Amino acid sequence: MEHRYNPKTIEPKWQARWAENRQFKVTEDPSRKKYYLLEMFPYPSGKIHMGHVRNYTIGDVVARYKTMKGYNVLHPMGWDAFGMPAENAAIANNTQPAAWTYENIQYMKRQLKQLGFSYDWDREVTTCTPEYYRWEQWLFIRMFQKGMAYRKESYVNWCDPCQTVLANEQVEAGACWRCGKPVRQKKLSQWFFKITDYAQDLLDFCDQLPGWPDKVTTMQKNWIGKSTGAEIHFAVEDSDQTITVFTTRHDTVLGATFMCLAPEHPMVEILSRNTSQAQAIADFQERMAAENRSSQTIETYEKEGVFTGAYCINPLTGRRMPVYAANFALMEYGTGAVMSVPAHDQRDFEFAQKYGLDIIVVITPDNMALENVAKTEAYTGRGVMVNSLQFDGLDNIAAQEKIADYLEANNLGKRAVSFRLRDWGISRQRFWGTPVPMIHCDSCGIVPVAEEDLPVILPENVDLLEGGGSPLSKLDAFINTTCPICGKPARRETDTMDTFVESSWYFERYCSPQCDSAMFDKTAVDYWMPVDQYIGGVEHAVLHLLYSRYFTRVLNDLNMVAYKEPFTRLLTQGMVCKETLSCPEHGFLFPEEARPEKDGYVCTKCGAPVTVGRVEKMSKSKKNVIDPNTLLDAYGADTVRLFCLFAAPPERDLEWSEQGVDGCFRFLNRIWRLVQDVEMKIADAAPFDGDMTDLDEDLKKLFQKTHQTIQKVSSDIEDRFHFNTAISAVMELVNLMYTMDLDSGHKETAGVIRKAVESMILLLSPIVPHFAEELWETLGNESASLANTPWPAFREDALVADTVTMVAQVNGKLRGKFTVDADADDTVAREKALADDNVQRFIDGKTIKKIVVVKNKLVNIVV
RNA sequence: GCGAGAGUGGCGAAAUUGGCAGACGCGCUGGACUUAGGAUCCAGUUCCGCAAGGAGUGGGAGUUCGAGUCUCCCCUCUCGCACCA
Repeated sequence: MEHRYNPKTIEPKWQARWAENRQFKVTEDPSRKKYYLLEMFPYPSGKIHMGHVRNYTIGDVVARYKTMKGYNVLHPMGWDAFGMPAENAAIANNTQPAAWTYENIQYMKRQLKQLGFSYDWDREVTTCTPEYYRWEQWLFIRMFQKGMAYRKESYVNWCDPCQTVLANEQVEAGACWRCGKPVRQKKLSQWFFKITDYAQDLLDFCDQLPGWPDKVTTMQKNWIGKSTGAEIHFAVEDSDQTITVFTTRHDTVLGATFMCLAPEHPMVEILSRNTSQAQAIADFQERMAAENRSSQTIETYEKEGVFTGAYCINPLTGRRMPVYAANFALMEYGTGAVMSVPAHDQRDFEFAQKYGLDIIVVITPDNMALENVAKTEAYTGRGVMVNSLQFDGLDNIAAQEKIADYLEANNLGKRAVSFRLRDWGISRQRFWGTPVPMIHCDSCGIVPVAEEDLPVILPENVDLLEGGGSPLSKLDAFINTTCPICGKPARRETDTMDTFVESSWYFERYCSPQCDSAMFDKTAVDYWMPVDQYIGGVEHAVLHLLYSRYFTRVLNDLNMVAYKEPFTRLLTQGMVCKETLSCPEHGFLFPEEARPEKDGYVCTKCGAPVTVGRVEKMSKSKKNVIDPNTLLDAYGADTVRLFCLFAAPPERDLEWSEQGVDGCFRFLNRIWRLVQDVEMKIADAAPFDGDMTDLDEDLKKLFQKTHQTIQKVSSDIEDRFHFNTAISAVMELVNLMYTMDLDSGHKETAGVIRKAVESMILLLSPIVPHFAEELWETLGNESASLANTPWPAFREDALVADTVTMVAQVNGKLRGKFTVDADADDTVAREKALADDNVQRFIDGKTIKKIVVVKNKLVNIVV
């Protein structure tokens, strides 16, 4: 045994041995119980950051634990390798996205290996390889054939200087993140996946995911956003046109006095054509199109609209209702048309006041005179129907049903639901993505690439466009092809797919990553899927996790998989944070730019006092990033892993603390010295597992503590993923051994100590695997690896102490403590409590009303 | 505005079913060992108080023999969605 704990020699040694023994390779084995543990795979951005380290450490502990518990554990890793940063980096560095990506993968893979994660690297999946994306193209064609993938015109975020579409995430405060110029809405023909077909199913199953945090299912429910109401048809005056609205408040339809259409609603142009309003409407539409509506906040955004020149008729009252184009009507929700009831909707109220439109009250709350309703703001609560013809006097909720019946009976509308969820627009005018496998033929239309011609290979070594637009549309060699149906010259689709498509099925690919005859091997998927435990950041709560649930339903409908939900349990880990330092003159500072002085820090550049800011997520711009490389260099992987788990429970944010890391390193050193001290003594002993009555008091205490620790650590990992308390339990065991006399002459001393030390090592082995392997070897245990050494079991009889300390309370306040035999009779406990001097002082001279005894816990005397 | 989560020492946190609040770690204080200590070991460390004792889990009420934990009201912070008709 080396004198000092030196991770620099230990860690490479064990990493090499694991690789040599193919320690973490797994195969399907129907005779064994499987466990699929998955962590969200990284984008190969350059190097691993602390968020990855935390995520993958949590996963690795569970994977190693489950393996020791006897499960056949699938624990894979791969690369979400398509995406815009590769293009940007390639342009900036005059290289190719592929070269940049593969270099990053190589580097990051080395980092992951340095951290000792137990991945089966034979199952590595890289999404930018043709072997991967060909199956995505194959599925796209299937979906196209089934009507699940389609093309339509829609509005997208468009940046003129960059000549490209931007994802919502790439629009910052209404401006392009690359050039800073404003983004506008542009109508483009785009590919969509029909996720809305599954809106109801995705919503229903939110309540059938007990292994998911409520937070995530709630966010998904809100995102899907189901509203129940009615569709109502409004005839346009002097025309055969009708306008259909969706409303959740059809009880208020008799109070509708005007109509608002989204500026881009197709009826707006039709209605205003050849009227005196035509020019005003055209100007308004143009202004709205140029405006970035998503960046507006409610406080600053004033409602405005323009009269179209047309009227429609309220189907229940026959009232003429002016039709407006209005900025607060959204084309993407409902039907893009709003029946405006100013008395009972605040937006409509404000709009009516601004433009002098009629306000008719149709619901009055109890105890309020009609003339006082909707004076200064809309009344949106419950009440009794008024001004509503045959519905007068009804409760408004009851009226909702009556009115819906009436609409349906007279063909004026029907009950309807509306979802907020919209179809998934997957087209990207970007180069570094999976090509959409479609062909545009002048004679046959838009047709899929023939299956035998897949994959449609993304060309290599292209000249990327400085502006960022897709070079594919300029590449004749890529574009020009022949129609698979008629054989005439045709053009390839140049859009690529959103990178979220790749991440929607990678977990199935891991089951049979080399399969070249299908997306995946059915037997392998049947064995491994669904994922038993998924771990990743909460930032994917809606996007990736919703898309993956959707994709699984698609595969299920295509009879490719037997399940509907891909992830049985989900853990969303918190962020890794650190305090920021800032100087009034120079802004955020790196730690080395702040010099400690008597009253805190000063800026090394200007000498001004430095403000220690809030603890925030690590980010380059805030200069509070810790590079895992420097930590690995200073402490080694095991200390970093230990700290990530010890500092906070996994779902909470982790505050980085240099001193905390030091503490973890000290703890490992403390164990190292302990093992060093007892090594010779216990070298020849077998772990004690005999009769406890033979042991003297100290040894018995150690033996019991050992088994209690095994129980505590097991349940903390198994039931709760509370690694922080698991670690503290082992610390307590170590502390006990430090404060005990380990040299007692008892014949079982060596055996009991060996049991304690071995348990300690085994319990820590998923957390600090290199460290544990080294100590295990030191103790002379023969084993290829601790990873397939069974997890220690605890002995029930060793958990319970012979005596317990009970508490004596008077009126619920602690007044004394006493010791009784475990499970002592209530009367014994009561007598002991009453005998306590201090208890006597407090009950002296008072009448005892009641005595409550809780076995093995306390006696409460009420006076 | 709607939805979700959180609030406990100087700090990170613990308390699994209503039962000794603050385990474990960091920091700090004192001691030992040392040429030395930013190593190691031992002891102490919620606050007020010399003490007996008292107070104490964001604030206020309630249920209970007993509340960090359950109920109601309020405050603060974080995250998500946000003109959703």
